[in-house]
Amino acid sequence: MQTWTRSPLPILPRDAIKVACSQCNLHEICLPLGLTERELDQVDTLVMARRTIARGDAVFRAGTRFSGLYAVRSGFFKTRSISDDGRDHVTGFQMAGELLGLDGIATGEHGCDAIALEDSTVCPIPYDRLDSIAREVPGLHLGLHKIMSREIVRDHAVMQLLAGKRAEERVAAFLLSLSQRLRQRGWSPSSFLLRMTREEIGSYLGLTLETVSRTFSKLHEDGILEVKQRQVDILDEERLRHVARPGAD
Amino acid sequence: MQTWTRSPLPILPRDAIKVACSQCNLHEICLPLGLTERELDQVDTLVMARRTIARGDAVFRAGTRFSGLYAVRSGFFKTRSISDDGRDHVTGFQMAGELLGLDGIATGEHGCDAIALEDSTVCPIPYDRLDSIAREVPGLHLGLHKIMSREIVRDHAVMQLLAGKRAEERVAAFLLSLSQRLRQRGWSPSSFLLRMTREEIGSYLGLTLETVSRTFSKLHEDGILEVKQRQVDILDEERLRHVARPGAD
DNA sequence: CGTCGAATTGACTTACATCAATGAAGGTGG
DNA sequence: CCACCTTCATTGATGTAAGTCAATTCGACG
Repeated sequence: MQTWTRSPLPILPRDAIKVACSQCNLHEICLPLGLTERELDQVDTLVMARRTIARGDAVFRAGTRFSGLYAVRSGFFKTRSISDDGRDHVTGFQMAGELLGLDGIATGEHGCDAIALEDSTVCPIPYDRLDSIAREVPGLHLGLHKIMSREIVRDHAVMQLLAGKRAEERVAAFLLSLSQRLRQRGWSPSSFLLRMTREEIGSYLGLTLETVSRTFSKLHEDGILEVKQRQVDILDEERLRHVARPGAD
Repeated sequence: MQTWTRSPLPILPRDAIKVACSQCNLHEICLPLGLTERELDQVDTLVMARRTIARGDAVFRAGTRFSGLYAVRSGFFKTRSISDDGRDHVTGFQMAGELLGLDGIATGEHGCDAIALEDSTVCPIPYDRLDSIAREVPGLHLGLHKIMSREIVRDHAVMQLLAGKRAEERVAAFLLSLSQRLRQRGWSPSSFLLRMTREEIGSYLGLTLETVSRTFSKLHEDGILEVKQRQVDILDEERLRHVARPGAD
C-alpha cells in the first residue's frame, strides 16, 4: 500500500524520499522556524531525503561518528545513554518537529542511542552543509541557537523535577509536558496513546516502573485520569496541574 | 591597592577594564577555543570590558532581558532558578572560562539568576555583535555550538545522576567533576576550597543539606577525603571514582 | 489456545527526609 | 581584643516515600 514511498529515484536508498522544508507542515516548529520564503528555498537544498526507521531501530547509536542532526518528521523516539556504571537511562522523548543528535556536536560522536518507539521517519541534516548554508541564511544560526538553548532550558526543568519533586508530581508534570507538545502539533492534548513502557517513563523520571504504575492508578482513583494500559485520557487538566505544582497557590 | 584597575578610561563604568581575548590565558577553554591568531584579532573587538561582581551579587536575574552571554573571567558562580511551585533550585556552578546565560537565547529572557559565590569578574559578550562577527569568523559559530552541545551533554549527565544514583554516588561524582575542572585550569585537583554551602550542593544534587554533610563525614571516615568545613582534600581519588560508579567493574 | 512481555497490585525494606539540638567560624561593634 | 550574633555545619532520633521482591493479570500475537 505504501510502495509509492519506495524509491522512485533508484540512486537513493530504498526508503528515502526527496522532500522540501518549504513544503513541510512542520516548518513552523522545526529548524527553519521564522525564516522567510526566500530563505526557506535555500534551506530546501539541505534536506535531501527522508529516512524511515522501523520501531525498535536506531537512527544512530552512542559512540558512532556525528555527521549531522535528524529532524523527526513523523513518529516517536526515545534517546537513551548508558552511564559510566553500566545502567542505562532515558534522557528524553522526541516527537515530530524536534531534533535528534544535538549532543553530538560537542565531541563529534553521538552521546546516546536514538531509538524509534514506533515506525517513524526522520530528515537527516548534514552538519557541515547546515553550517555553510547558514552563512547565507543568518536566521538559520539564530534558529539553531534557539533550539539548543531551548533544549538546555528543558533539561534544567527536568533537573529541577528530578531534584525536587515527588513521584506524583513528576508523573503529572510528565503527562502535562506530553499533552502540551501534542496540542502544539494539532493532536488531542487530552486523549492519547503512550508510546513508551512504564519502565522507560520510570527511567526518564528517576522512578521504578512499579512506582510509575502505582502513580497512574492513584491519579485514576482520584478521578484525574483514565488510564488503560497505554491509553491515557486526561479528565481534569486543572487538577493535574495542581498535582504537578503543589504549594503554588 | 587595586585602584589601578579602576577606569583609566573615564567613559567606561568604574569597574570596567578593556581586555582582549587574544591576551587572555583562558582562550583555550573559553569561547574563542580553536581559532587562529587572525580570527582572534577579530574577536578581540567583541569583548570591550570586564565587569566585576561582588560576592552575593547577580550578573543577571531570571526574567530580565537577554542581551548576551557572560564569560567567567575569574571567580565562581552558581545559577539558580525558581521553579513553578516556588522552590528554588541550583542548576549549576560555573568557573573561569565557562559561559553564563546560554539558556536566555531561546526566549530572549534570562531563565535563571547568576550569583557570584566569591568576588568575580566576567566578560560581557553582546549576542548581536557575536552573531555578526561570527559571519566573518565561521569557527566562532562552531565554537558556540560546541559549547552549547557540551552544556547539553553535561546536563544529561546530571539528569542521569539525579535519576539513578544514590546520595554517596552523587556527592562523589560532584567532587570528581569539580576536581577535574580545577585540574583543567591548572589548580590543584585534590585540595581545594568549596565555594558553595552544603545547602547549595544539596539543591544541585537533589539532596538535603544534612545528607550532604553526612555523606562528607562518611567519605571522611572511610579515609577517602579530608573535609574540614569548606576545605576538601581528596586522599584517594581511585576509591572516590569507585564510589561514584559502583557496579562498574 | 498458549506464550510472552508489559502492567498491576501487595507485602516488606530502606535510603533519605524531617525535626531538633549542638558546635564551629567569621564578621561587627563596643 | 573580646563578646556577641549570625550563618553554616555536624550529628542524632524518628518518620515516610519510594524501592525491592514477588505474585497475578492483561493484551497482543503467533
